[in-house]
Amino acid sequence: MTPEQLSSALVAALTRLVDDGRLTLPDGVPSTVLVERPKVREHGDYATNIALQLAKRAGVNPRDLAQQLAEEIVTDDGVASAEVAGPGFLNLRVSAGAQGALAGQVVTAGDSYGRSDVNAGQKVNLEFISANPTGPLHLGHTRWAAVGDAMARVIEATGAEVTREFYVNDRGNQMDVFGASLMARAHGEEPPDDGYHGAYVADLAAKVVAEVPGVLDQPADEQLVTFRETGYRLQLAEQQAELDELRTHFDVWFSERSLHDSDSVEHGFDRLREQGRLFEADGATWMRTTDFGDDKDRVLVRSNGELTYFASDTAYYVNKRERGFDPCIYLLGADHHGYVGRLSAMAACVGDTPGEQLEVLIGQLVKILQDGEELKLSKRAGTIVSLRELIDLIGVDPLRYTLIRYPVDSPLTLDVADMTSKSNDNPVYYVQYAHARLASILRNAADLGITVDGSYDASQLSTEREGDLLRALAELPRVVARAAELREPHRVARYLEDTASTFHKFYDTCRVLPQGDEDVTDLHRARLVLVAATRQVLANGLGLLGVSAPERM
RNA sequence: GCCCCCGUAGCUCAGCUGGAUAGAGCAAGUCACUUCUAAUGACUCGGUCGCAGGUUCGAAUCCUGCCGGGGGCACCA
Repeated sequence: MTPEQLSSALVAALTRLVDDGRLTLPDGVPSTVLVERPKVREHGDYATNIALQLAKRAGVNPRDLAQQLAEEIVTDDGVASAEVAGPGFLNLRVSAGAQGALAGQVVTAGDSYGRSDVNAGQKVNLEFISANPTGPLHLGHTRWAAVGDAMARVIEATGAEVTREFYVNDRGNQMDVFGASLMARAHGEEPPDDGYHGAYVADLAAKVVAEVPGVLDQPADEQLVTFRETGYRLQLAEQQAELDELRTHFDVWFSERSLHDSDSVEHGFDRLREQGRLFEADGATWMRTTDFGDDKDRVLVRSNGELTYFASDTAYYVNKRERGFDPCIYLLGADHHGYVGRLSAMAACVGDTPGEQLEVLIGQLVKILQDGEELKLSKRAGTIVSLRELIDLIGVDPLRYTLIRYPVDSPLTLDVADMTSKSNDNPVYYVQYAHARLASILRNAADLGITVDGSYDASQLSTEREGDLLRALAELPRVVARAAELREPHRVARYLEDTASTFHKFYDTCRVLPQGDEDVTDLHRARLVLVAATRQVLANGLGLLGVSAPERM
């Protein structure tokens, strides 16, 4: 009996009470009843506070209502006991057989266990990183790469179709500055003051020279273009290769230039004009974002005729919407927080509802320490911690996992020593180790000729540790659904850590396979199914984070 | 000045859309491997949930004010 089934059973019980006239609910019976796992064991396998919530509306004492519900719910075969506690909680115990059945269900469901179709039909656009193609990706980008990709996987697991999109800012003044910086380095000169000064610039310049042998003999204006364009192509390719290595794969790399090569910008303006949000003033063209709470109106076309970045952004959003996406999610760093107000207002200006078609998630910044010193990440100053270095220093699995396991709205301080440590102060190995342990048991079982099949006796799984583990496995579907709904993939990681811990405790007290020349009993078989189910849950969860589930460690 | 995020054990952080006695890992100390992976488990120590009010059966969680830290407020990208 899963929490979902228990919840349905409670709804059914309430419905019976109402139908029989034993209970009056003016607003009707709620469609779902929240069932939670109590922290204290004495409070049962599951508990619900539904009586406390309904008592006022029903005009009865919460404990009396809980008592009525208790008497009704125990008639269900899967419920072993129900008792009223405290101000009106209902503490429930599930029968071993009903609970143990889950293990077989998980094994049968396999890779699909934990997935659902609650968001089926939804077309989600998830934009993240969107770095300028003028330098290597750094630590900040790496956090969004890991979190964004995990978020995409989690949302996909609820049935939605998710497009991962990277917006390439390949237009504007910074591209020329980038070209000029490369060109200067190629000639052994210092880049301009406002240019790019990182050590990578000289390396990249050398690559351009290698790729285009005659470049240094080209006329200056032509040479600038060659450096800019070739440097752009090489730098973008490097970003793509590194993200690939981090297992973050984008479906669409969307070039800002392509918006301008097509009529997308004009098209966006048309939309604003239709909505009456465009106006001219001081020789510039503006969007009236103050109609929707922005603190000032925003310029789209400057008085010198140049388009602003925000003009591109607006066109891009309209483009996404016309490709059928709803919602469009933006994952931005805290340094872009000032952008949220105008993005939301922009969505309203083109006729959408901010918070529905457009969602902005702000992630806080990351700091990384090594030997107590902060690794700096200023691209322009040149001392950067790049994605490449992080992968080499920490490894893909620990890097991804560590960045994903914290909520994005909390600022983060990470220590290199912790992330590379191969002990249980490193949660990624704690979870992976549990998986490897489980895989090992399954290998040993196969050697003994014991197979996992559906005909086990579920009621054998009757001890406390087995019950704890079964209840942990039962949580995966709602953890995934909740993580998707709240856009918080870190919940999956935390869940895996809890579940791994619950498994280790089970392993400590419950022998799975027969020892020596012992006969194979129903208990052995049942526990083996539980082991197979646990392995499946950890593997599915790690898969949602894009972290590997090793068979051996 | 205005806006956003954060403030929980010595450290790094959870806290399940308001629930019962606030948790985990690390750090400090103790114990358990002839037995399926000890990268594990058991136990001890450790707290005015920044401060003050408010909302209610009930607040770390919601509201207001204050204090402290981070970030942001361009006809830049």
